[in-house]
Amino acid sequence: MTMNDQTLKDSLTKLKGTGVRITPQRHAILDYLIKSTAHPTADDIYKALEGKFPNMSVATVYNNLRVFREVGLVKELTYGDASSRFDFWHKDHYHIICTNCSKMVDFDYPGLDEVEQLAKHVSGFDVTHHRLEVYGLCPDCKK
Amino acid sequence: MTMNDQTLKDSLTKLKGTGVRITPQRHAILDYLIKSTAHPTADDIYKALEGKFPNMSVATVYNNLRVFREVGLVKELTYGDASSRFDFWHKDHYHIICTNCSKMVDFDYPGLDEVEQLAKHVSGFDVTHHRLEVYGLCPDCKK
DNA sequence: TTACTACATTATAATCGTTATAAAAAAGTG
DNA sequence: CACTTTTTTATAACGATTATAATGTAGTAA
Repeated sequence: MTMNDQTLKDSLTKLKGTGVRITPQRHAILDYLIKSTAHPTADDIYKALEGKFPNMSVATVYNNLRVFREVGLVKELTYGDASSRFDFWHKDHYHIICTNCSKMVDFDYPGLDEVEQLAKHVSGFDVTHHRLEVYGLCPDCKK
Repeated sequence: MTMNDQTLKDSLTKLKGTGVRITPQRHAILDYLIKSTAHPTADDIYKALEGKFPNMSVATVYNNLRVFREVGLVKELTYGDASSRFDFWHKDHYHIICTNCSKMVDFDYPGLDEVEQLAKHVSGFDVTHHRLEVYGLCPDCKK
């Protein structure tokens, strides 16, 4: 069993545990998200699966992405462009994004706890999480 | 002359310098953005100015926000919710955002240069800037 | 001041991502 | 297998943003 298979199995177990039914569509969307490294939009997912599910509705994709997000399996990314992108929540990491072609590369960075502490102190908020992205020109677009 | 007046004057000079004509609408939108601390949406701005410009089109607001963004006077903020928010670029700062009521508080934090360096090293990108937000529950919503 | 020209504004329609609705289908349980 | 509840589908609605074409105006130079 590959690592991705294991991740899928764990995810399905987690879903069942929260009372979410496992449909073939959900299975396929999750599988696609786990394997993807491309930060797909809802439409990307819809198109990728229309071979296997010719009758699937876009609404199904959106509904399930929302379910996955609520359960914490998937992260929704909103950048400047029109549509949201969805990442399977493999583990916390950051993105660097090309301002010309939108290519994304993942990178890790040890926690920005200090920033969260400062923000908490300044604002009086109960801090839960943060979001960070770095922007620039990718090697291809430099030319 | 107040600080805001000076900022407005400087902004108009900057616009003229790039060949952008100063119309009453542009003047008013800039003025509103400079004074605002509320991170308004395009519609907020439209509504706020309809008293002064009963015939102004939403398209004018959007067009000019794009112009201001391209010139570097205004920053566009895209969060999960439906519409973008626009900030006059007073100086770089970060936001902490309430996940319940969307209230925003500004805070400063000395540069995250180290993060940019790491991202550059990992990805080979030419880094230009980054974006960071902190999320949590504001004092009012804790109750 | 006037006249000119390029750029801006307006009004409107179109577009596109996303969500709501209601009927039909299927998952899970006993 | 039958039942109940959730899910899917198909479609329409929605809301933010952009495109279009006609009209108006800022800036400029005579």
